[in-house]
Amino acid sequence: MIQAGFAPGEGGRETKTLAFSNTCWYFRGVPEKKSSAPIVSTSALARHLGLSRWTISRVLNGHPEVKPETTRRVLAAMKELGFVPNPHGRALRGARTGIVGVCFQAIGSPIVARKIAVLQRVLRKAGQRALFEVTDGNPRLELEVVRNFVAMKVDSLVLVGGLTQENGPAIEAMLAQRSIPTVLVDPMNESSLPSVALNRGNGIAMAIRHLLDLGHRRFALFGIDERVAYGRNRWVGIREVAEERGLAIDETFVTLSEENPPALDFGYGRRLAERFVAFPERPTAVLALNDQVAVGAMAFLQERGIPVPGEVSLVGFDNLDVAAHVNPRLTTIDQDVDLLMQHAVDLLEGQSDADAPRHVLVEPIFVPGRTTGPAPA
Amino acid sequence: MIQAGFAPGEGGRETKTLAFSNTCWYFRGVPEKKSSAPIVSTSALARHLGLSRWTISRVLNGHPEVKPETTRRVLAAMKELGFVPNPHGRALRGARTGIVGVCFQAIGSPIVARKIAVLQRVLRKAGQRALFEVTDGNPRLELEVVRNFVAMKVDSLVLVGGLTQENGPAIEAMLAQRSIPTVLVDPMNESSLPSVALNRGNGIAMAIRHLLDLGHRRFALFGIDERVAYGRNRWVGIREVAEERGLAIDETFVTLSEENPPALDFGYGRRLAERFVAFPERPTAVLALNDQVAVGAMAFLQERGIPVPGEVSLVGFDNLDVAAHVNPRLTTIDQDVDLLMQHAVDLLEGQSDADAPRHVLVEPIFVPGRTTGPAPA
DNA sequence: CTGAAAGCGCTTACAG
DNA sequence: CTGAAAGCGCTTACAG
Repeated sequence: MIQAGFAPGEGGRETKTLAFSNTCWYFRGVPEKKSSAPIVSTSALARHLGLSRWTISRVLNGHPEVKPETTRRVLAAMKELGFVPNPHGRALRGARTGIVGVCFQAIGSPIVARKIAVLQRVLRKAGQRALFEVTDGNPRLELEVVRNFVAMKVDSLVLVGGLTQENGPAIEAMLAQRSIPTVLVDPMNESSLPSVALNRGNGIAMAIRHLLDLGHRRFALFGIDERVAYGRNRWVGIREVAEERGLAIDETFVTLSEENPPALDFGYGRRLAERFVAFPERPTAVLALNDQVAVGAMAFLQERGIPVPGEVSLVGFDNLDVAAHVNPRLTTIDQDVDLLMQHAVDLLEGQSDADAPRHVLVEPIFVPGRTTGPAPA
Repeated sequence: MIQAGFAPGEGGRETKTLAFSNTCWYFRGVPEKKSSAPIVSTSALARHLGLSRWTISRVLNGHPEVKPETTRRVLAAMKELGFVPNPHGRALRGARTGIVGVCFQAIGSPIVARKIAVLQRVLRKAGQRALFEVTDGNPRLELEVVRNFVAMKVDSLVLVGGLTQENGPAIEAMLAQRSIPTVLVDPMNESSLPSVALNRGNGIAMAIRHLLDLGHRRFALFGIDERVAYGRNRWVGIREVAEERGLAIDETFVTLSEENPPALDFGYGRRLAERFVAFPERPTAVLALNDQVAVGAMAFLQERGIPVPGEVSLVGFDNLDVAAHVNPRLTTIDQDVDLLMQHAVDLLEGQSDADAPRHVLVEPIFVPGRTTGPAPA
């Protein structure tokens, strides 16, 4: 049974040829299949299997009309040969790229490292890959990064720390126009884009209630400043507790912070603690911006012979690994990064539903340690 | 002056049209330029500027034959409109993608976070973007990740932690066949691929010499085990010092480690310290696999009332932030991640030179702290 | 169920 | 210096 047909020839060009059966093709001038060259295109794979490249594409895209046996053969060959279709070809033709653009305002702190690790894992589970960028809060760079993501046809965008005030509206408009699903994680500025954030206000409120119950009446806030990112939202919680318990803000809370600290790290905690110990009427409890500030402060207090929690109770934030391994173990507030990032990805996926929630608040978890105790008499 | 010409029409199709000048084109049936639609292709930009899309492409690729004035106009328009050429189109046509595939064996430890941050910065300086993946040491996943990178036509590959033994030869062959520049950072297994690694042997040798000079004669190794990644290479240094100073390995060094520790973290250090304090004839100095193990161990020793460095001297590895902020400040060894990653990127770029070095060893930096002191009498 | 056209946005090599 | 063809690898919509 000899039948005329078409089959992709060398170099991806279709060439007329003769076929002697449905599964075996012979090519003009090509005596044997050259199986040595790696298979890098659907055409080559089709040639290898004696199919047309369109059939390969159908299998790739899960079209229902392919014969089950053909689908099986194609998938088996892909697996055996390790063939991965060229994503640029797919993207150009409108297919999803499978890439999520992830943009961090800053990187380097351990909690950000945890966010990266968790997000990477959650995205892979969702069959996506993450392209990470960092802007260091530079608006020019931020705009460039987002434009690159857009040009790259990312499936969606995760903006950790949100957008800078300068670019916010422009970038929102750009993303809306191209309908790229976007989610802000812990945004520092207001935005109409979907967002997921930690309820830091509730976190610090839990800590303050815990300390009030232990008899503390005056609190020092280390680095928790309304001018600082993630300080503002904590003040919401502080005001709430104050109202709830009838506390006068000015008499109850003392803020210690620097205008532009080089980093929100151990050293910052030490420096604030140094100012703190010089206070004439020292508060009996310290709430720190994060665990590093708390641990740095504790190291300084201990060096000065001020017992924690004997004289000063101390609460961190983030529940870093280090919190459980300083002495005494730090009382802190867990970010629940897993839940945060899972919500972020869920928001991306649900972004087509009109009734899907657009702003999610994740509740932090209070982690009692041994740095908080009864207020000294 | 009326002249006939061609200009790209709507939808990227060329259509014949009449032009009334060199800079202003009028389109059949399109009374005015529609400047509202965003410019997403070289064709659209060309139309916007009254040029042909090939001229745009030439400017993009820095071809010398474009009139300087034209180049200026195109670049100005690109900047003004925020136009970024579609990287998929470029990649498909063989241009570099500007993407470097970065693959980590594991993620989550602070030192890896530092590597990510530094690599990201170094790559951006080199005009590249990093696509991060994590394999968790799973060979199947590793193969998939590398195949995806290859399919994606990454410009080069950075494999942090190297390749698993299972995939090594196969992946090396695949990368060689497609000539994708690749560098291994701190590889755990031997490989012929270019690599850059920290000279951990020298690091621990420096620490041992420092302790020998302080009078210590017996050393406990916490987690530094030849079976563990980054344990093997340290033993090279240990043997070197032993030879140099005429020490008997068996009498001088005691290894404490677990078969499969869940993590190389503070908790691991605590557990090893617990075994250590039960030793009948305890060594006077401890060398830990990393700073977390050291800090965890120190916390345990201090809880048990064993003074550091009074009774036990302690040396970490990595010089994490935490090392400088525990009490007393930890003696440790800095990884010099900046230099490591700079060398990695240099290796990628120099990979065409036949006489460029293929394996670079970065020297660690000894950071004396206050956890090492004279051996107790 | 399968074949083949059209075309995504781009670059290179060839004309003029 | 600039125009236009060819084609990278793919997918969709249209034929058969």
